[in-house]
Amino acid sequence: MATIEDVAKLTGLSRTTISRVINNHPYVSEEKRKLVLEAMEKLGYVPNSSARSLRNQKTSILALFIPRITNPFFSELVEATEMAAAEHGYQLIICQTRYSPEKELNYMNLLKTKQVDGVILASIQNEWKKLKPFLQYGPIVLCNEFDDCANVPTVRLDQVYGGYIATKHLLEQGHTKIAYCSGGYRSNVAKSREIGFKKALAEYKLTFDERYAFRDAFHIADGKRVFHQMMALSERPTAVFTGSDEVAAGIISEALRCGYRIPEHLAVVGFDNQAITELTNPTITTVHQPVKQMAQKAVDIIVEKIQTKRYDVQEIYEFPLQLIVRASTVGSELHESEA
Amino acid sequence: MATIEDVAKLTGLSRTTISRVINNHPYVSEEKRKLVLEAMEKLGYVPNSSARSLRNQKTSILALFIPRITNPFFSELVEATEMAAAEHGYQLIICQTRYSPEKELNYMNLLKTKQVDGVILASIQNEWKKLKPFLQYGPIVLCNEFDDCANVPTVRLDQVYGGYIATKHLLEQGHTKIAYCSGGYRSNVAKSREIGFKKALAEYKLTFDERYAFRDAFHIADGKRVFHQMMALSERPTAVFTGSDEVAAGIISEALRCGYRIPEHLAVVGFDNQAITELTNPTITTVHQPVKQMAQKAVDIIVEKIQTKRYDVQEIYEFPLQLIVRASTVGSELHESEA
DNA sequence: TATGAATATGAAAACGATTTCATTCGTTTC
DNA sequence: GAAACGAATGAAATCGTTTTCATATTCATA
Repeated sequence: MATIEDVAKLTGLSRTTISRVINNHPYVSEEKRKLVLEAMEKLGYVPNSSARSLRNQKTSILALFIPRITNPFFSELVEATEMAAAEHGYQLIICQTRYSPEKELNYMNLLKTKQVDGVILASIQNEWKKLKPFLQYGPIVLCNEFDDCANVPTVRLDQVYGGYIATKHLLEQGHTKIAYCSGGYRSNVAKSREIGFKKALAEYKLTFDERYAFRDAFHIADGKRVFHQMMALSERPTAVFTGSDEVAAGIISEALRCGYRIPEHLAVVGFDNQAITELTNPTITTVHQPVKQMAQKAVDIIVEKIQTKRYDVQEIYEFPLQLIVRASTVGSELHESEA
Repeated sequence: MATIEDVAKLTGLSRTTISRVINNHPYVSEEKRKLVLEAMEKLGYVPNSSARSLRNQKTSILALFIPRITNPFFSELVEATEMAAAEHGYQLIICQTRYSPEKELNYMNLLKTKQVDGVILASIQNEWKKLKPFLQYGPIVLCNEFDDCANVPTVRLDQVYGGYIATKHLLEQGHTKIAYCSGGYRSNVAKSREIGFKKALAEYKLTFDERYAFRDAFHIADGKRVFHQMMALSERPTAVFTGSDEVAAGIISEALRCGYRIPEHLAVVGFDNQAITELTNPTITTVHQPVKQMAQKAVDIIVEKIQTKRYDVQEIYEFPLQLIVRASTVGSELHESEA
């Protein structure tokens, strides 16, 4: 493996000059520059990243924390984050916490050991006070998930509004018995949606019914389970708000399998606007989240923080959500395929 | 930021001894070991990764190449790879080639610049002769995708068999006009499936009809498009083999929307056994791929190659595929939900 | 009681880059 | 014609580890 020293020897120049050529520094004569470039080509020389990282105190790597990547919402987030990072010349390390606080803390050491220049948290498994100490080692940016105590840049979506518009839509369809279904007790995203949910209910003079609340639904299978739990209630809900399209799809699938009709027997609204919402029959009413924009912003911010080295600034960037009405909540005029 | 030197000074010992404690080397007295550990704790010392990488010529990072992560097949692959890598103490960098040969070559420089210890290719966008030169810098392992010319370890699935069993299943249902639908001209995975497809046809004395071939279908939208292309043919196929559940779902969704019945008017078989196969109505017959096992094996292999430093060995590990019959290809006895 | 291990420690040389600080030329400028 | 300046180059320090030697001590063994 050729080193800078080899190039220096071959050209009869010093390492300094070679380095100047590599980094496009001024004060190198055109003659020597060419000489160096030729020698580098000839030797197949390429600078060693570890050496550069050590000397420059910079790895050009970011870490992205997510619970699990197979959740399509997070897949999309990873996709957008990787592309944005690449544009800034950064690589992306994936850290799947799998909802484990220990794993999360463990991955945090990437920042402490300087293996990455910054961390983007798209999920939070620990109390902020446990994460805060890592701020002294590098920037942390919250993306999607958030924490009011956290004194760091936060890029997020207006989840209260999201919960509100989805619920209001159900109320407008005349529903009064609306179940609430979400994933994650710890998540502030889920908590915010619940606030929006309650706000919409309140506007219609309705109160939140704890028996209608299911806060442990993440997957398709959870949706199926929740459907049965709902149907087992003495007063069955006529509509359900869910925190993810996966769960919504699970509920719908199980309902249909059991001979129920959607939305006649049960109106369902999902969240995320994933691909499945247009594949199921009926298609799923959902809330669209501008994931790409959010990811890009998060990368922009963290790159800036890496440069300025000011990490403990609480800036909040909020993007809007949008209700997308499909067949799982409104009458059959959209059910062309149900013939 | 505390360095090893600081720990040395605080304890009055040499850097060597501190290093010995860090790396659990023998010949350190219990007394000094404790002293060092206390000092490290007190200073919040943690070894600097870049320095270690430089000195050890090892980054403990792997790169995984995929076309795009939002394809659920690749999400699952990434998930499993990340977890397997973590178990071996490696981090995972995601490289989305987005089907671009240039991007792929560019990411390959991670190996050349020693930013990663090894590369797992789950998709290939260049001819092998373009990738081969990188072998001198570190191990490359093929996972899922493969290339007969490539003299490197390959972990793959028996795609010929996959294409065969899926097609044979359609033939057994009495179909004779079967369309073929896949993604990727370059991909050997797709080519192998086509071979299996043709093999099954041949067993039934049928020949491959080029008019029934659609080799540019990746997404849901492609499935929808292909459906219309098929229906525009003078002799419409009665069944279709697809290379992914996404495409199958797109075809089914569009067919239903247009008033066709599945499988009566068109039987559809997917590939990958993704979650949607159980959500659509009808559910989708598909081919299950043991992604997790494949990913784990790939990581095991590359970790071994990193250690042994022998990269140009052609070993092939093949895992079996399994047909999963659902409602999109067989009669209505499974259509409980169509009531 | 000398001898050779085994144990315990440290000084200094790597690893491969970048940067600071000199130094040497020309070329202006007064 | 001396002083000042800009361009071009290099020697050596630096980033923070690990490893190779060398050395010193202890301990068992012949």
